[in-house]
Amino acid sequence: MAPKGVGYMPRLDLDGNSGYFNSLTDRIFKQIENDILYGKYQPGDSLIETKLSRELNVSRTPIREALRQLEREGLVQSIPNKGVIVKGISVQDIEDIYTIRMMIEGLAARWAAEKITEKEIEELKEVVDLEEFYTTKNDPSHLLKFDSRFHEILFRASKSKPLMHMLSMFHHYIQRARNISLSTPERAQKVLEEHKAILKALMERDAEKAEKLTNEHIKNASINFLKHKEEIEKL
Amino acid sequence: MAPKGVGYMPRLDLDGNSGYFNSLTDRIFKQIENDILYGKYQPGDSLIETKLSRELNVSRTPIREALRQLEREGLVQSIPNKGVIVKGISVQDIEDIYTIRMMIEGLAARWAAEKITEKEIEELKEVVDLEEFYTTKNDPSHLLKFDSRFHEILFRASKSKPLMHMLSMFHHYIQRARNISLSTPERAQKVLEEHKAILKALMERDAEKAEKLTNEHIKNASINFLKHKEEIEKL
DNA sequence: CTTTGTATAATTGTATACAATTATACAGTG
DNA sequence: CACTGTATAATTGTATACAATTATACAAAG
Repeated sequence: MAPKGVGYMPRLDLDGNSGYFNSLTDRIFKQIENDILYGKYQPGDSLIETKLSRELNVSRTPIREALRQLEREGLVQSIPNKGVIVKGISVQDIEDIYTIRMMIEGLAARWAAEKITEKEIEELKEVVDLEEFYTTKNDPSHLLKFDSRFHEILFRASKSKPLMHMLSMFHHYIQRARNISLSTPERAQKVLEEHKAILKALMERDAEKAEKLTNEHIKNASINFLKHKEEIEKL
Repeated sequence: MAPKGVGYMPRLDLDGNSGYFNSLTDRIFKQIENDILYGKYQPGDSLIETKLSRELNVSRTPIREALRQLEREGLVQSIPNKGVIVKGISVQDIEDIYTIRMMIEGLAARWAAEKITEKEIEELKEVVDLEEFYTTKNDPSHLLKFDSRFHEILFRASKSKPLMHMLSMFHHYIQRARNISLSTPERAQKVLEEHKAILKALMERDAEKAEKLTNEHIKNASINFLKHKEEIEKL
């Protein structure tokens, strides 16, 4: 089932670089977002268009468009005629997001169990296989990617645009914290088992069980986060 | 308490036009968003930059920036090199949003009860007074505005950026449905009473009660929405 | 009649120019 | 020394120019 051999390079979507960079604006957006999420730009920093323009070797137009998008996401704040300052995601924000997810993500699993397609189940199976592979290989960065993908597919399977939109955003925002969690082999192993159980419930179309298992999954993730909170606070 | 007299024009924030149009991009964004929310642009329509540019008498730059923002909100979808098409908010989306709000908005009220400031309580009092005024005057469009403001203040009082962000967005998206609800005098009256009760709980810093009352408030709103669902589907 | 190729038009993507606004430095004044 | 006014620079806001891509119309071929 799981890919074998050391040199094997699994491919689901070109190297996991999902969302090939379509336009410059898109690439710039992801770049700056990442730099905010991983602390290159700290809260309070001001982002100057011409400077970013020089650094990233593009004109101001795509920079501005990216900044407007980041503003909508709440990652930066734009003050008219003055500039944009970084807001970022605080540790408190992450804690809040876990609390919200505990109340909502089970609903996504419930709806997914009712509406998931065969194709989506196949996608999930493949992702879980890859998670197994990278768990044994102890590779947190790939794990993070496929953990993201697992939840993305789940959200998509719920067939609810608002739910999907909101949960994707939240999940994406807390990736720094998730990265740290998945770096602990025990937690990584636990995540894998929980995903397997959720997948099983989805395959059986057992909405009740899928909801319950997912709620527990998020609860465990939340507990794990609280354990590592100080560690994250240092960044 | 409540403003008296027929000609009285209450002012909390210049005519309720909250968020004076800062930049062109901002104005254009709100304009197009509104036109999508109220059905001028229907799902599937394609938005052409030059056309919008002519219609709104601005250059393409602010149009593009606004469209990129709308894309982030999920209200439009942009296909690289082809253009943007309207997605909009479907009746199913609205129903989902009510379901999500039923699970989350109580949390906002709970946190608000714990963290609300005196200033915010004063703001809420004033808003409730105005709601009372416009309820007796039977003025749905003003009611919608102050209903929005009531919830916005509540979200803000929770002191949670993610919660606030998400609930504001949702609340904003379903305004067409809320507008119809508030046009029914009985529902308008009920909303007023529920807001008063929530405000009272907040003033008493009774988190438990605030949460419970808010959950009931959303539940009632949801029930009311489902009653008017067909009516909204026609638009 | 359908299909395919190609020129033309329409549209989006990116860069740049200019205007408006805000920040900074510094001299003069009390 | 603090404060204020003003010139200059830095930065953002908007419009436009040009390039790249995609859609459309229409003729030629099968």
